[in-house]
Amino acid sequence: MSITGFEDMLERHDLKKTRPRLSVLNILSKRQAATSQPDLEEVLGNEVDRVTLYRVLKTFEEKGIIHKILDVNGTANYAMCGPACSEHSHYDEHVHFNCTVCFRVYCLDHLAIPKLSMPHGFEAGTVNLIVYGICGDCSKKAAAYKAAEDKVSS
Amino acid sequence: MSITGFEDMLERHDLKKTRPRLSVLNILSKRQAATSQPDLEEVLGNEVDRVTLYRVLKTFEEKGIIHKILDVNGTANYAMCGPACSEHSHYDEHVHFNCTVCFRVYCLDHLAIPKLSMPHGFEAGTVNLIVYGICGDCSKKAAAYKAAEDKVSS
DNA sequence: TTTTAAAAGCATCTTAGTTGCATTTATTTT
DNA sequence: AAAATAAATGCAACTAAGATGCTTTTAAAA
Ligand SMILES: [Mn+2]
Ligand SMILES: [Mn+2]
Ligand SMILES: [Zn+2]
Ligand SMILES: [Zn+2]
Repeated sequence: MSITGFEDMLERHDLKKTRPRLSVLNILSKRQAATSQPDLEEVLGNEVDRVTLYRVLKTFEEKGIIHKILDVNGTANYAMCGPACSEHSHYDEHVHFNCTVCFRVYCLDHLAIPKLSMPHGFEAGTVNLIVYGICGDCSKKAAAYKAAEDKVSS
Repeated sequence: MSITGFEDMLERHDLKKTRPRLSVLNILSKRQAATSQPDLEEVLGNEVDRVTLYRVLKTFEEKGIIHKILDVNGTANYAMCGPACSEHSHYDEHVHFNCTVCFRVYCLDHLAIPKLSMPHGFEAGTVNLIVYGICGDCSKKAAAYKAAEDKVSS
């Protein structure tokens, strides 16, 4: 998305067009995987204050611009929301995948969370479904490594 | 479970029978909901050192005696495992419920996690499915409160 | 251009979780 | 029963995510 695209997006949500916000949108929108808060902090360096980053992320989440995924360590990861999200409701009920090798968090946008029937008296709100395992990249690498190893030892 | 029961359990897992371990087993086994690390810390007071508690929990998890559930805040909660768990594999693939009012974490032991088909190349390991919402207790209380309110205003 | 509410920045704090090392203790061996 | 030992506890110090309060800056409106 273009800079003006992001500026429009901020305007639509009644948010001021500031450098920290535009930086965060730029980073998150060009990533296919979700990004952890510490990662964002590192990428931004001293360009943006730590606290400002937390506040930007919180605001974006509330406005339905990004959604938060807690990884296996309980750390917050963020990814852009789809077009269906708004201030009033998130529609991010897709499965997430957390690679235990590279720790990347993927949004499996096209894998919807199955319907579940709650026990009597329990009212379900949002559902968080995260699969831990080995991602495409990492299993490919592992396979390549194994092939090379086999060749050497033959 | 009786004290001797816990002692046998520790022995079966080649763990020494120590006070911190027995205390933790006592607390967790008599709770129906999972217990957070900070809760355990508070209940134990200065009876057990903070670090020891962390280590006991880690050991028990590795041995398949308890399992960990990350709540909405990313905090670790612990509950006893079923009889199928062992050092070599956990069978805790049931749904968890995290109440957004009282923050309790319930094991929905009888609600299995649905099978999911991963995208090509992704290898699924364990699956974490947590439903956020209002638990039976809290929705009952809310209903009672509303009924009382209606009576007054009539 | 002035005004102002919102946002950024900065210092400080809180708390979950970890690490290293010295001391204690449950269990084994003699 | 006493000694030996590996395992576990306790303590101090540290790390890192996240929050809070307050001041200064700035985007946008008047
Ligand atoms: Mn997602
Ligand atoms: Mn459970
Ligand atoms: Zn990976
Ligand atoms: Zn509740």
